Amino acid sequence: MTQKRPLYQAIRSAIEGRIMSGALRPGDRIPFEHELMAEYGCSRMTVNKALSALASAGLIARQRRRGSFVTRPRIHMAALQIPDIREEIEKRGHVYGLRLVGRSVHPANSAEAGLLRLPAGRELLALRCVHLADRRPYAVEARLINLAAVPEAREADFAATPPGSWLLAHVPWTEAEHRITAAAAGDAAGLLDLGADRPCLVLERWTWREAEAITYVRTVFDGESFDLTARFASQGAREQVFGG
Amino acid sequence: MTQKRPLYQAIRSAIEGRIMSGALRPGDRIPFEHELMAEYGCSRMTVNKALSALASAGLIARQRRRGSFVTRPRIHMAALQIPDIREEIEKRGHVYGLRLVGRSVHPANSAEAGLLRLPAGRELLALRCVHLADRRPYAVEARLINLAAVPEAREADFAATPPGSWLLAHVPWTEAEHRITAAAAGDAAGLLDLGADRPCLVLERWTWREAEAITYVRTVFDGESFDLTARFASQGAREQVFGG
DNA sequence: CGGCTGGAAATGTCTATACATTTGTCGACA
DNA sequence: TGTCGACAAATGTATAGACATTTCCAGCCG
Repeated sequence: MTQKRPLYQAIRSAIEGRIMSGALRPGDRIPFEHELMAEYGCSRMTVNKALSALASAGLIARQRRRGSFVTRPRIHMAALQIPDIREEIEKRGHVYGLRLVGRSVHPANSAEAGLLRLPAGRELLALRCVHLADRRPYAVEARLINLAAVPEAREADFAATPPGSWLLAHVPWTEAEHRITAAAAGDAAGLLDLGADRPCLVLERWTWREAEAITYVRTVFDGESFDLTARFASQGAREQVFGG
Repeated sequence: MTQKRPLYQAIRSAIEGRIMSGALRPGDRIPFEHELMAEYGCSRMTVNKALSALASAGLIARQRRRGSFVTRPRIHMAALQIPDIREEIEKRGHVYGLRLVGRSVHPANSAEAGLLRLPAGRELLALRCVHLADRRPYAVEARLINLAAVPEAREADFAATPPGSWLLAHVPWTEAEHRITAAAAGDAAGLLDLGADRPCLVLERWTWREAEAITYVRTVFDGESFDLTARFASQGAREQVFGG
């Protein structure tokens, strides 16, 4: 019955199993490295590799001198995959369409500067567009691009390529922040063909490259026909879905 | 200028930096282990630890005999941390309160059975409660618990302990699914002290242990005063925030 | 009784080496 | 010329040992 897989993985999943099954409960101490060495008849490095992997997966916490403890799964962590809107629509078998309803190049006013966390006056490209699925409005996007960081954006044809796809393909980023809120359709109501008080899901994203702001985008989806879902295992490998 | 941190981390972040900065582009081969050994004057195990970490973070892909390559796909992935509501409120320095407004034990009707993906007729514990921050309504929670999976829940005092905290502490889970939508306050309006058409963020969660459904919960937050945020690096280690 | 100190126990890092496994390459041979 | 096989190159796994670091604890000294 010996698996052909590596020993350190066998050790890892044996402990993982004891945690998942409830035999080891949050807060319990798992055996010391030297105990596992004896149990599996292997060297300490092998045990260490297994435990380090469990620790980096967040299943256990290791403390010098005290030992390793099963972590309390207090925090639920969902990995939300937020792919390109165009890809998402096409994956569902709909025809993607894009309508550019506004484009301007101007120095950042104070509100825009605050959003991008830049000094006012920097030159920005402001875009406003509607993503269409089978010719029907799917989402409204308002975007600011820092032209100092992405000068090529000035020449790009955003009536043909969605700004998000273009940026993903052209600009490497190092950090991003998402914010998800609910709000009334408001300004976007007309473009989405909804009532102004219709509840909408609003997804905002800030993207940086090192310390430099690249772009800010605010996307508004109809709450009734759009959702974000994430399915995942309690620890370890996760599989994600994005819904619409 | 030599950092005091471990060598394998220094190697890891040096390569990570070359990838992030664009010096190494997707598809490029990174130096072989023996080259890095020479560059850093260390043993192969140390280099291997650094590269294995990069591989498990998804930054590089390793292939026998061919070498290690920078991975291409850069999907946007946000790790949303969704912790316990009580902890979240207390972390902000508010006083947590709980008001249980409904409790019943009954066989699942067809709607409930569908939500939990169970056959109808299974015995359920249905709860409805309001989470309070400084005595003001913060969120409305409607929950179904599969009593076959969690018989102890029948005796638990959910007027004192929030159901989510109780379940997290008592029941190990293996799989979960989240769904985030926007909707009008509707039924929850009275309990949240809002107008019925106020946009709200709705968080639904299904939890399983192996194949057995444990619980379904639907939590409604006021959209104006609540948001979910996630900050993260483009690959690798992430730091998360949850907002309210 | 209280504070300091030193040893011991556990994890953290690292070395030098060994053999296994996979796969590209090149040469021998038909 | 084409194919098969041996070799070499790279990663994958594992060992046994060493020293560093952190922290608990007991025992010494005031």
